[in-house]
Amino acid sequence: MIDIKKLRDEFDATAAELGRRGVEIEKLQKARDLDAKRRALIAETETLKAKRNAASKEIGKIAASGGDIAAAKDEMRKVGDRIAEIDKELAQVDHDLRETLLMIPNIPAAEIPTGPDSSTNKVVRMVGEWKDPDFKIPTHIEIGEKLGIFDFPRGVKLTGTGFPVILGQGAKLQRALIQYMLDLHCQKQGYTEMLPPFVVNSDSMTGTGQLPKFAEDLYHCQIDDFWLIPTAEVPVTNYYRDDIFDGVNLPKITPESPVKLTAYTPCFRREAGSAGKMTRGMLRVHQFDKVEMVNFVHPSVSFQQLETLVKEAEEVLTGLGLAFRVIMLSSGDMGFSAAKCYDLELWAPGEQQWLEVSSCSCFTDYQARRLNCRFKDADGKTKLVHTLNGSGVALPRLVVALLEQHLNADGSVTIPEVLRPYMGGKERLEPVK
RNA sequence: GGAGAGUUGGCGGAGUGGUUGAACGCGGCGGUCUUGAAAACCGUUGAGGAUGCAAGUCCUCCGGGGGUUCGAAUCCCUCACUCUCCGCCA
Repeated sequence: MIDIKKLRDEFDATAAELGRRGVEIEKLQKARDLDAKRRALIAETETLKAKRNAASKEIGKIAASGGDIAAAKDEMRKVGDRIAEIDKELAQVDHDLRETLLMIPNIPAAEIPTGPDSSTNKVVRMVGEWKDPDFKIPTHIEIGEKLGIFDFPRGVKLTGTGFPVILGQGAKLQRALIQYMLDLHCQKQGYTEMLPPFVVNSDSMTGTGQLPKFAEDLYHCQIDDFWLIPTAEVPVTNYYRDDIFDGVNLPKITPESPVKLTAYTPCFRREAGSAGKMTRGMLRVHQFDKVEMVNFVHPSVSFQQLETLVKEAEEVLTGLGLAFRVIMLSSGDMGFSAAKCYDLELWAPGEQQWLEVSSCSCFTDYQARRLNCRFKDADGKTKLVHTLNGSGVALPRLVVALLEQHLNADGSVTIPEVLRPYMGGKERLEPVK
């Protein structure tokens, strides 16, 4: 949620900034009007409550001394009825205001390009050089078939389309990648590892904004009202929902010391409405593995920390010797909660396309407001933290690009050196047929 | 799954329907003492909101929601969660 005070005090400037994301001004005016109405109702009901509190005390005293309290009770009953009326109206206004605010996206950072969709994204840098070899590179599906590491038909038998089975040295590669990434984040980048639940309740899904808007993209366990997580962001970020980083019971947050968590989890996505899009092989699946990084930071350093976060994700890819590019998303392509977002895209020479394997976002206080996640600042005041998250990174597309970029002429795939310790020293994935 | 007990401030733990935002203890913060520290002593110590330039004033919050009442942490209903015992199970 954005800060209602922005609409109250700096309406025109805020409307202009949100206009870059296509937010209609009517919606903002509605929020502003509801806020004004809300405050008027609060003033009215609180005045009456103060009156009632004082009168009730008086009645208590009179009753104790045996006086007559019937008339005073009658009058206060009327006041009570009036309070109930106003409170009912207030609850409705509160609800409407919240609904309206939830439909307003985060204010975009000044430096991001304005545009309607991905066509206006900006390539920030290219990392690693890709040279086509002197043999033709097939798609990951063919490479995987020769290596014997994917079984799509049996995944369909077990569950349905979009639930591939990964086998043998492919499964081991997957596990090695997870270990490599977690070790990199924890040993070199200052992260704490977490192994959270893969299933969460509705409060958690609401906290990070998957609910109520995107329910149809999620898998739901109806009996328990639990949800399968679409990303580790959900349990890891909600871990500190309704909490205050006070430096006593929870870590202290200063400009120099963020709280950084990383987690491996499977991710479950129904991908409703995406039928037919990029569904070949491993490119878009309903269950996949991912390592996620989440930062809780001091507001003064959040955008700076985003740059660090992107570098941390990049380090995963450079360590594997892969060529990729870094994209800054335009105002129209960013996620709802983000103020600024970078994507990392690996080049897949077999598919002849760029594959998004990481999305690193700065949410400023937008997500924290909804999560009610705060910290005690140096001045002793309790303030909202800023949150960031980034994939570090998503597995299936990483495997695709790795297979295609590291393919040799004989059909084998070279295992990057950093992974070999996790694979018993093995140097290549070898064809089995 | 069956039976019972419970849910109060960072933690432990009181609480009679009416100066209880909540005794007391611990912890935290500030101070006195000390060369320094500990101990001891003194003080202080929740969150959200409305209003105001500010100081302040006021409102709400004792698991969530609803009810009774002039007045609810305290009474009633309901939901959720936790614990203990039994059963089942990796």
